[in-house]
Amino acid sequence: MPIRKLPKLHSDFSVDCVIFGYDGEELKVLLIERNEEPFAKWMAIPGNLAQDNEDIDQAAARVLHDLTGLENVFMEQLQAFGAPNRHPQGRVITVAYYAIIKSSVNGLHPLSSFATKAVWWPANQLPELAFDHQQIVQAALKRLKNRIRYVPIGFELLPEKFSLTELQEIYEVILDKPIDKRNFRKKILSYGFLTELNQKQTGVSHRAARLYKFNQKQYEELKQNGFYFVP
Amino acid sequence: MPIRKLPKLHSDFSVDCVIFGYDGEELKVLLIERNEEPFAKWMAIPGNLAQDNEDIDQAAARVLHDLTGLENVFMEQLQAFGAPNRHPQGRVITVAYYAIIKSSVNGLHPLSSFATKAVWWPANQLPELAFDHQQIVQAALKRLKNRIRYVPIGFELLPEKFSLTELQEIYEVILDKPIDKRNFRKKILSYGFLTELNQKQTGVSHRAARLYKFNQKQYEELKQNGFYFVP
DNA sequence: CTACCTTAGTGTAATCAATACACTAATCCC
DNA sequence: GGGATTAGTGTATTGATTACACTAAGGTAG
Repeated sequence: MPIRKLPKLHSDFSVDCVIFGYDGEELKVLLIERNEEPFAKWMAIPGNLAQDNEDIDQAAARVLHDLTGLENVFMEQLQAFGAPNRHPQGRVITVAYYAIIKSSVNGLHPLSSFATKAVWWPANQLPELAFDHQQIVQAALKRLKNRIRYVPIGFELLPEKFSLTELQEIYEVILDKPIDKRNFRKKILSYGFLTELNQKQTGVSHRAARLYKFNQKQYEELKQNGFYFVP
Repeated sequence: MPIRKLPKLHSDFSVDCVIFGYDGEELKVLLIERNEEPFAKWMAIPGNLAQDNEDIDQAAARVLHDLTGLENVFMEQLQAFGAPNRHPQGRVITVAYYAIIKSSVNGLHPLSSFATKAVWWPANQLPELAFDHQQIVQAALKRLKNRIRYVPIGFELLPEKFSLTELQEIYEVILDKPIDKRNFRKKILSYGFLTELNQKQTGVSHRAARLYKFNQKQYEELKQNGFYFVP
């Protein structure tokens, strides 16, 4: 809200993105190594200055796309971070986002201009990070743990077709507690947005699990009511 | 996250604040009338450009203080709004906050430099607002409705001493649904952060209600566990 | 081809939380 | 003293959450 006469106004601000992935074992966060000052050689979450004509959400999507090549990814604004000393070169606020992407492993196309490489890192043993990124990642983790209880984002971490056990493992990893198998299945199936496929796992040396997929349309119809997952 | 060499960086951005109050009848929002272009004569939520050395949360607290004289108020960051055309003079992002203040009526010390007057307005029949402030207020309302179910912010709208009926009415107004009196009392008292006072309402022409106050310390001890209010 | 290993898949009873519901008690006013 | 108004209280029903253990299927190794 300007108090000046009518000059052109302008904000430089950055958009940073906490990208979550899952490798079947652990929750991961995608970090880059900076190759520029300040914080050259430090690990950081990917980000960039927003361009002038760009919506703030678009800027975040672009950061993600530049790094991963992905589009149409689950992404949500976390919050703005604006401690006056968070950037050594002066006042730069950042708007943090978090994203959840499938199959954390394949196809990392680094890189934005100031990163040398991108690495998946276990979310609960992060290295020191540049700027206030430690704080941002912690906030994103907290948000993720909360959101997963209301919003079906477990699926976003899995391939299109998945077994209920795989899905349950994600909830267990993110919520960091064991979940009863029968109760989990009962509840998640009762919502009616999982479509049972006539397919089974392949290549496993034991009984193969039935595969399911997430049905976005059914979910949209149901979500009016508001409901919980995993209690 | 800068891609330039090492110049001084700088962000202009505004902080806007949705201030909620309650007059015993309706939920209100504090609006100002702008006296400067752009949007001169329009109603808007109070806000200002952040100063360079100021924490973002402090900037929001300052906006509130300048307008109301209040300090130590419940306040929370809502989110950043950054559509490229949200400000006619160019790119200005804003970080929106919402605040909840007691006794909506007394002691409005307007004003910041660009406002002529400040007015309480019913939250569910707002006038047209400047910039994207309509959208910001709607987001704040949504957040408030959600937060009040987890966090004891009903008290913030009431004087220090209040009756359970007064408290219940706030929940009814904000959640926009009737609540059963017995169930409400049972639940809210079961949390144990309300202290029963040896005082009653005065000046009412019927049975006087017992007064309670919110006990911050007891709440702090309890809130580890996480719990709900009004379901 | 049999035994074994591993994971998939399934139901019920017990507990806890949420809801629905109606009368008596206190105070003021006339 | 009677009427009006709001405060204050308990119980039974329902629905949701939890705890819990065995059989089924498929693959592998002998």
